[in-house]
Amino acid sequence: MRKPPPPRVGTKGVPRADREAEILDAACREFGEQGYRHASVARIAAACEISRALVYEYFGSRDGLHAACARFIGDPLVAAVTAAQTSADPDERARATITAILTRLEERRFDWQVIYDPTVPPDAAGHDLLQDYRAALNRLGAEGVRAVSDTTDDLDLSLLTQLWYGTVTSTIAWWQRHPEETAASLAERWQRLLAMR
Amino acid sequence: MRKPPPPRVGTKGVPRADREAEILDAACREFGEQGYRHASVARIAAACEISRALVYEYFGSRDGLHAACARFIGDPLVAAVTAAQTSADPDERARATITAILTRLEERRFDWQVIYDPTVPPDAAGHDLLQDYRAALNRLGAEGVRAVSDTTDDLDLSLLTQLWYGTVTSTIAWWQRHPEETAASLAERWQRLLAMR
DNA sequence: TCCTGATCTGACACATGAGTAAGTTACGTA
DNA sequence: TACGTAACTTACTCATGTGTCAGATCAGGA
Repeated sequence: MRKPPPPRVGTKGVPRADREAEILDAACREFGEQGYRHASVARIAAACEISRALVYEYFGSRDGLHAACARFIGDPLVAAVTAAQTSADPDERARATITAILTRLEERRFDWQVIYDPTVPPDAAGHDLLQDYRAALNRLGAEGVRAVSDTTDDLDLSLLTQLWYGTVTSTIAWWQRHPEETAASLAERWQRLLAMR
Repeated sequence: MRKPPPPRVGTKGVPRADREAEILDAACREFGEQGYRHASVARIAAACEISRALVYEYFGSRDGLHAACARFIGDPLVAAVTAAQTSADPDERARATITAILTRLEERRFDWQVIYDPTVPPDAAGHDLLQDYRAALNRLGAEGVRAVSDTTDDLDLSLLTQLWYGTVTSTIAWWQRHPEETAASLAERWQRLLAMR
């Protein structure tokens, strides 16, 4: 029956940088789980046990917060995938790419959905950003697809590229329902299943 | 500069059955395009050029309308896919399955997203319905997967099944951006690309 | 002609969520 | 110890969306 302590009004002594990181983390989860449209600043603030007003103070708007999340997730992800493109062998390169993605997302499995969020409206600040990240990832994926397939038809290639990313998205969705699987074990499983065919 | 005619108050002489079908059609598109959470009864009503109140009169609530859409889409789709499972040859059966799905969705490409809408909350009336449809489609897909693959590991099979439906979902997403493609030509393209590997 | 039921609407009440304004508390520092 | 500033909250305004209600209009039958 103990009542929760009444919310104090003054500062809690948390430096801005720390608080911003905390908010960003909660926001990535919220935007990933709910999508841009249904993400709520109120829930993000509640997760950090602060008021909504502080979120606006630090990030300006819901949209600004979303753009910050996009950058926070997109920059290192694109860097990691780019860094994985070392081998000349297409199969080995595909393996390295999927391993890089999975490793990057190991502790943040909802991040992928922030990048591939279909509910971001075109006038959102983060929209163009996300499009750039997707384009970068797409370019890398398309190169891999071109190396493996023997078609030259543009429509074929665009469909294959879409299928490649659909496969990655499906895998991550499956992963979210199988939390016991690690990035390493999943990459291994993937390799085995794809080789089977 | 002609002003639109002022909205009349009385009946427009449209029988209930016809109006219900019209609303259902608009609602399927809205739920498919926007997802359960962001779908708006106001937009559905506007598409039919009627007031929101009539939608509530006929379908009770947004949730009831959604459940009706789920049934309207799910029943014939599951029936069509089930009917396609005739051949004993796994490759031929996969071809028949994808053709059945694409043909069914030819004029209603947004229907698939209604079935695989991730934004339906568990307490929605249509949630369990959709889960049943997905389970039925999944069971059919899983049989095909089992026939093709040579693993017996349960996790492997569940991942492969997820990948199968991820592939279908990706294909339909691609299709929405390539309206000139017909069900037949897309099925043929699919077959060719999958055989290539 | 009058009445009954089907079709349909405008105007509400109410909830949720974005964004803002004004003020409170505590910390560091001179 | 006094003060400026960073951290933080409450209490609003405003917009959007759901759901309800009383009543308007029309078609068809007694």
